[in-house]
Amino acid sequence: MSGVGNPLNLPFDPIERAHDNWTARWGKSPAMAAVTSVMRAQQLLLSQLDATLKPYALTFARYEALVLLTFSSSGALPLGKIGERLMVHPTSVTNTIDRLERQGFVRRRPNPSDGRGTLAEITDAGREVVEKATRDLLDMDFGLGCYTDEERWQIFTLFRKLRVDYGDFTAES
Amino acid sequence: MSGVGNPLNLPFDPIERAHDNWTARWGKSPAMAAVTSVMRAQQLLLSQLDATLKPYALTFARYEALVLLTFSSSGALPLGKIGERLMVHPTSVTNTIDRLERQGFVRRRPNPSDGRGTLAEITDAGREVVEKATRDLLDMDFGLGCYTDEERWQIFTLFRKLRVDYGDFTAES
DNA sequence: CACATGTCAGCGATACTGAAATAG
DNA sequence: CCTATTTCAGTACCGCTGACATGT
Repeated sequence: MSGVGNPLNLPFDPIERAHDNWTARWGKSPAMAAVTSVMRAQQLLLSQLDATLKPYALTFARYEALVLLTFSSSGALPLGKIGERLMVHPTSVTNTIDRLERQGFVRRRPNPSDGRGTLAEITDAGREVVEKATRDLLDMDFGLGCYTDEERWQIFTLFRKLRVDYGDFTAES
Repeated sequence: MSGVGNPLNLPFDPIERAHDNWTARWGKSPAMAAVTSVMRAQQLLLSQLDATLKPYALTFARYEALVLLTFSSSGALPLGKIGERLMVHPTSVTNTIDRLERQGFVRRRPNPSDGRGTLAEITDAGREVVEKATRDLLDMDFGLGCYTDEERWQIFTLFRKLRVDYGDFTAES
């Protein structure tokens, strides 16, 4: 009980309270309030997403990998490419694919065009589970049911700026 | 290399690309784009915050616990209270305080007003490290240097709505 | 008695470092 | 030779479950 996944129902906003104390000590810091909000929002969302995916024995990270594979015309991608697109560490990709392979949702194949490389290829079972899981995620609005579409775009746009600032990609368009 | 903490410098936005593919398959989903953005933003921010705190052998989670203790007039709080305020699981609090105690930043004391309970009390060393770490965090704007104060409040306000929706606290004011 | 507080063992997951094998 | 791809061993950290001791 009383963890990330459960409602706290405090009679006050703990982050606002923290920021009030903070202000009295070090001065107003919108950045501190904002960053704490992001941390909490991510916890709540991830916990909700993982709960939705639990019946399929998937985590959101593994789900994202499967989705990425369905986007590829051949249903297969080199592990390195997967890590790049999902922005995760190479060793984490190995781990993710290990689990998906054990679950029968992907299989490894040597990369025909690069002897060093390995392809992860989605299986029929993988395609099935993606379809079902996606339906469930869409049904719960990816945990963002309290927002309008406009607010959702606002979130995306706001953080696009951050991701550019951190060098995720070079803004051009 | 090529993990969360390092710039990717892709020639395109991987999240936007994913959303384009997504749209072609399941239809437009601002929620999907937004939630992915939140996940990535949190990763980038946490990685930057932890890097800033590394010289003090602190993580952001442990730093938050120390700050909370400095907010208390006696410099001490029951572990349960800490968990409530920081919104973390009781066993995680035990773990966090364990580490801080081993580092000499807090010490445990029996709660005089409740024989079952334990207080975590910040030490002088703990107070020192909080001051230094806070200065460093303020210097780097908690990783949100690319935003104006107005945008930072916008982030806070936007996610306040989410936290209310998930039952973190009852909105009244 | 039921309930609350905190600890402990253990598991699953992520992110990383450093080293190695293999191939371009 | 140098570099790229992937794997492996090991570490740190987080979040949880279930069980337990202790005290209200």
